Amino acid sequence: MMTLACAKETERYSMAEDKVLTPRSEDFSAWYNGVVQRAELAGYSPVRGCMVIRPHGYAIWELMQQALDGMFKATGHQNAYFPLFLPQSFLQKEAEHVEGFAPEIALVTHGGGKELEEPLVIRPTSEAIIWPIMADWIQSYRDLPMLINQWANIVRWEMRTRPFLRTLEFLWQEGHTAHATWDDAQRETLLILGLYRQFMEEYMAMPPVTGIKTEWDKFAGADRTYACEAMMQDNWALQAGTSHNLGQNFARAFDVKYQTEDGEHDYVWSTSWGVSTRLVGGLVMTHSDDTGLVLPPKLAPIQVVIVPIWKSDDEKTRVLEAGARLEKTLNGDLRVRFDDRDTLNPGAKYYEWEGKGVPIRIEIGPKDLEKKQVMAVLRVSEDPKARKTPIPDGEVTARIPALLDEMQAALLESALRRREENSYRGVSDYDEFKSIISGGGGFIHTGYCGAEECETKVKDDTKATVRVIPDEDFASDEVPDKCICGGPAEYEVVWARAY
RNA sequence: CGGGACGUGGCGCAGUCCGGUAGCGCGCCUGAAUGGGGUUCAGGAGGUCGCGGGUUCGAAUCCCGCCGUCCCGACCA
Repeated sequence: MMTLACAKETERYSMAEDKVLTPRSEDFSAWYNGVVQRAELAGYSPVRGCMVIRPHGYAIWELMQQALDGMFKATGHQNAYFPLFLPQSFLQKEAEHVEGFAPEIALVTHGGGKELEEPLVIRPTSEAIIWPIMADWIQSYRDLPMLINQWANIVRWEMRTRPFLRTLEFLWQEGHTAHATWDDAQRETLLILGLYRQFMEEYMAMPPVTGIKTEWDKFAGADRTYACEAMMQDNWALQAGTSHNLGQNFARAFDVKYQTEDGEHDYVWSTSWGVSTRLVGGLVMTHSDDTGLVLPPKLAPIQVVIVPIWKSDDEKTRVLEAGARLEKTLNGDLRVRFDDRDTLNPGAKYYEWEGKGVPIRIEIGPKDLEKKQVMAVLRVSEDPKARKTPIPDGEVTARIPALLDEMQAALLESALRRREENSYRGVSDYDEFKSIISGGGGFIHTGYCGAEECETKVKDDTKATVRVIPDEDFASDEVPDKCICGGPAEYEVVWARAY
């Protein structure tokens, strides 16, 4: 029974709730949704499972695109654009491919008011439309390697969806390359995996573990799938990028042949690889806190916000002038916003920009003008006392970029530390494994027998799955000779609960 | 597709049991003061109550049907 007093308490509580995010420690999922909303990254749409990427969220994606696109171009790739629709029969040419994607296909059956002779599949990935076309472009070994990338939207009909992490439609880039030898294709696959890792570390400050997927977890139609697995703040893994060596599977299915140096004909060796707007979700879950979004400076659409403070009209004039001048000074090298709105008081602005993840706020008030300084406030800082630092006017142009660099490095550092603190190596006892998973989880390195049924059982018991067979950089010095199922271990794997 | 909840101004909800002038908070607009961490006061705009049918003098409210969304499961970048 609820008394009147209780009802009032509840009411007051929920009003306060409006302004406070659900704490990360209390409900990670609710916290995540809150951060996305508060930062105005995305919103829901009238269509189930689809989302609207709002300007601030899209600006982050654009910064990611710029960095990645530069890396692809620097390694010889060219952008192109292939159609959204592919004939249903094309998808069916590669047996594993069609089987893998069948459950999540969206099909267009009508166009122009008439039923189509052959239904069109909305691309869930573009191999099936790209290879018939690239086949025409490739005649001789002189055309190889052919290195193509496209930025596009794709559709996969998912049952459960979450903003950025899983939606029916999402944005990504997909690279498609053709090579003369298996070795070349393999080199390309690993080159891209390395670029992804570098991007995630240097730009996102989200250090992934890289490795190869098990046979049954590969991309549908690939010989080998490599992945970047990043650890989120709830210790769950996020598959953040994949790179596939497709062997000659698609070349055979789509008859992509070239003439070799000695006049023979052979199928090309191909690769495909992609990262998506899911990275934005990963960024949120890697760094953000109970105040809202935290962005690494390299991917912050606004790196510095200037907030003026005044009382009298005279102060207002002088402070606005100083703010505008500072904006102009910093604007060349940095992405700066001067918040001169006079409809909000400074405190309200602080909350707004912190919620949106702006790395540095510069406050300018009458006291600062007097002392010929500005007050720089960091969005996050290892040392709480160092959060607010006065900077003399003359040092601003040097100090602010330096502070941004320091913050970028500190974010990577703390993400790395968190990953190491929550990684467990040499685990061979299943009870120990289970207690790690139930006690907060993490990345668990174990020996593995190599049987799919073994993973299925562990998944049923604990929800954890094999993420990857770790690359050299992440492999343990010593691996137990026993799998957690008790059987003999064939190789090392990394387990985690995953998104 | 199974289990659960819910559709009422932009957002979050109350009102539905027991039919009788459509309400509250946030946000928004106007004005004044305020301004170094979510400011206050005063005034104001905004809703065919998801859709269709039925019962009734009268339906947000009762009945029937449909549609949609969210949460939990099986599937997944």
